[in-house]
Amino acid sequence: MKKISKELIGTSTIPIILSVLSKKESYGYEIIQRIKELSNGQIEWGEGTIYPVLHKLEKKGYITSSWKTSGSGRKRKYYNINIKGEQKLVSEKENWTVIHQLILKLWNIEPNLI
Amino acid sequence: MKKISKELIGTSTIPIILSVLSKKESYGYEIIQRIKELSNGQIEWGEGTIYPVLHKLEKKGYITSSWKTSGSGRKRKYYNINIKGEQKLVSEKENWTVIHQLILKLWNIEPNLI
DNA sequence: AAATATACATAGAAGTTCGATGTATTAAAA
DNA sequence: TTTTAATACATCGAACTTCTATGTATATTT
Repeated sequence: MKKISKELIGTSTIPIILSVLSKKESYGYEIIQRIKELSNGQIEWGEGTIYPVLHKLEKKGYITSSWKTSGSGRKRKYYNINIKGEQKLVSEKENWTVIHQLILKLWNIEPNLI
Repeated sequence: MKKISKELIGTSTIPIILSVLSKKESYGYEIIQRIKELSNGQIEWGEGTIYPVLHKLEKKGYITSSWKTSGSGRKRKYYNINIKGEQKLVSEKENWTVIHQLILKLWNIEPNLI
């Protein structure tokens, strides 16, 4: 029986970022916009929140980065998820599910257990 | 459009603890056991994790505590959720749902949006 | 020309979590 | 019976995370 450590218990940022990147490569600023859009404006990450996380994920070898210049001439640092990152995402999904199932039990199902 | 702050984004501990207490009063050690049991042994909080959180919740006025002695003579510090705590739980549930909906979108639904 | 949006980065402050350690009592096992 | 395990609380320091603020720079819009 695996123990879930703080690596995921505390944070939803890592599975969210890895999930975004597993669909398509992206860059920090765009990820912030996408999260805001997909949450109907309810989740607004600051830039100071996401950049350190991206750096950490790269340092740990889950994603890679490369500078690209857009047609308009603006420089962007694109991130790509790699195999290790995909594996990490799988385990993060499992962990999230464990926590969510627990929360569902506490909210609705099996009230008679308590 | 409310912005979700780190008060919940980071942690599942607070909604989980408040949810447990909203069913029945309990004490630190028992909460740890219950979480472990309800998650089929997958979530194991340490005592050093939960006691500071309980103290914080009490200090912020969401729960109250009282010492009781069990039949066996063992002393326990029971915690009860109050009205402010129940209100807090409601907003925590809303926040959790926002994040979970986002995650569901990233995993299954609406892949064509990306 | 000025203001806004895009796009990166980091530093410091504040908060959180974990593992270790400590105390004490009760129950179970050797 | 003595020792071990379980129960039950608490706190400390280390490590990590997140937020706000600040800084730089370019492109677009007003």
